[in-house]
Amino acid sequence: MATNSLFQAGNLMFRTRFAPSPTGYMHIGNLRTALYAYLLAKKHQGVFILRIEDTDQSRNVPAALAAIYNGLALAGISYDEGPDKDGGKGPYVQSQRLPIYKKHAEELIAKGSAYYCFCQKDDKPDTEDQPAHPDLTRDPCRLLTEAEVQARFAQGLTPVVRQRIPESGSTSFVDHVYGKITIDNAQLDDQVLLKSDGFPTYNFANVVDDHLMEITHVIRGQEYLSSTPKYNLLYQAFGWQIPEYIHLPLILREDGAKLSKRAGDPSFEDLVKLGYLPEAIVNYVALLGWSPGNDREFFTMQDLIAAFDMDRIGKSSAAFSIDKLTWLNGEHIRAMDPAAFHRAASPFYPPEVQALDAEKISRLIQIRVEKLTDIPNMVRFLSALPDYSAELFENQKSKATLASSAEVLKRVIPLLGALENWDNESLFAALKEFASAQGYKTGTLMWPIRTALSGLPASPGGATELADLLGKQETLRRLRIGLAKLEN
RNA sequence: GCCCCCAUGGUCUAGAGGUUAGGACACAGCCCUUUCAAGGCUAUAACUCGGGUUCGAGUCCCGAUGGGGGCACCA
Repeated sequence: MATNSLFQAGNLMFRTRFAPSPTGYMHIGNLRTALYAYLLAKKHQGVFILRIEDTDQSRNVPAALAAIYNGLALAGISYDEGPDKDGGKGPYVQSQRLPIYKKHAEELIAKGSAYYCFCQKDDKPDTEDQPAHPDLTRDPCRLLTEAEVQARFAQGLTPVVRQRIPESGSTSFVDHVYGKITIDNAQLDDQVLLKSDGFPTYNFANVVDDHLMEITHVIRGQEYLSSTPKYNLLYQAFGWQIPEYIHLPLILREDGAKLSKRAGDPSFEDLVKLGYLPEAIVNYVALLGWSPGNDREFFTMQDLIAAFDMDRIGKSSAAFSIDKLTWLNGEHIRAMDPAAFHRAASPFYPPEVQALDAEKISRLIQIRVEKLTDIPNMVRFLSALPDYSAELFENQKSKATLASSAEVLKRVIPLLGALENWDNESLFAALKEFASAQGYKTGTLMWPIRTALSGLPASPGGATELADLLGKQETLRRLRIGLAKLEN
């Protein structure tokens, strides 16, 4: 790779990565991280890499790898290098890189930047659930002599490898979104690099892999902001070039709580099942923490690649609003070409409705659908007339009363029964003409027809559109039912 | 407890010293209309607080408050 010459030319070859751990689903925060990493790479004609961080054996969910592939594919995010797409920097699965981490850990020990620690897990209090954390103290093993280390090995103890953090001083770095961050080394703990099972921790593997895979821009959540100095100390110990950092603000719930699957917040896949279009979710998520700098909100993936700019990522956390997603989803649905919408909508039509002209139905409902899952309820009345009460025929806005409705239905049934051309235009023309000839307001005439045909206070289409859809016979049947209700 | 980060309407945000503080979602009303949507228009609604700096501060500095994150052989 001519990476170095590109660096010299000031024409950085961007290489970004998405490094999920296989948990079984993609949550919204992960989706955004993947998206931004992808956008940044593509924006600069760079390379986007997928790396699997499966270093926690206890958490590894076997089928979860498929979930990652599916999630990315669904989102329209394709990677240039990954487990099943070799780019010469693999393997791209951390559990297959164990010898690499071991070798690098040993190099650090030799350099004095890491040490073996023989403390057993229960030598230290379990601090995981404790809200307050005591001041950290340096691990006693960091003072072990070579002879003491050998003695412990001889006893058969299996150590972990810890990073040796400098006693004093501070470490700074510049983050693309947060600016300059400085942390006192005294705040940094001698974190575990290699676990006793031989697996690396995230803290170690991410540094080694990002370097070896020549990642130029590290994009991750801001929860890593305060541990980044530890990583930089590692880069320095190895003598490696430190990558650019882009830490992303958190995504919260609207009530300010953290977004979590456990609390019932939907994952990316869940949202798709709820009837949201992947492209709408991607569009929405892109806007959570990033703004194009103008009023534009509707973006396709291609639009996003063109518009994305890491310097326009915000610092404050954003709340996930399902309402706004729903609106944006509607925008995407309306923007689809009718054939594409019909394809997306078809699976949501009940079989009985499929018997009707489903394409025509799709044309009618496209503008009214916010989520694909709205469809079944929206079209159910077409196959089965709901039981409704005669009061539905009363509508102030249309100036329709029970009496006017009964009169209209009585007169319109023979009129329509005699109509030859049964399509929306003919129906509308005939009814409109009848209305003006007989002195009815259009609404007064149409309301009872629409109501009788749908049995609903609102329907995805007006009187003649529904009549067209239902066909002459069913239309007349429903009109007679309506009239019967009114005459009782 | 220690450290780090953040702060514009209910929500997402624009704003890089001088603006009637702009847009979007949601909400309400009106128009359009073959019901509902969609679309158009209108309304309500924000710079957390306190000190500075400056002729002038949402914008810069300090402090407070509030919120979030980190301090695992998790990532």
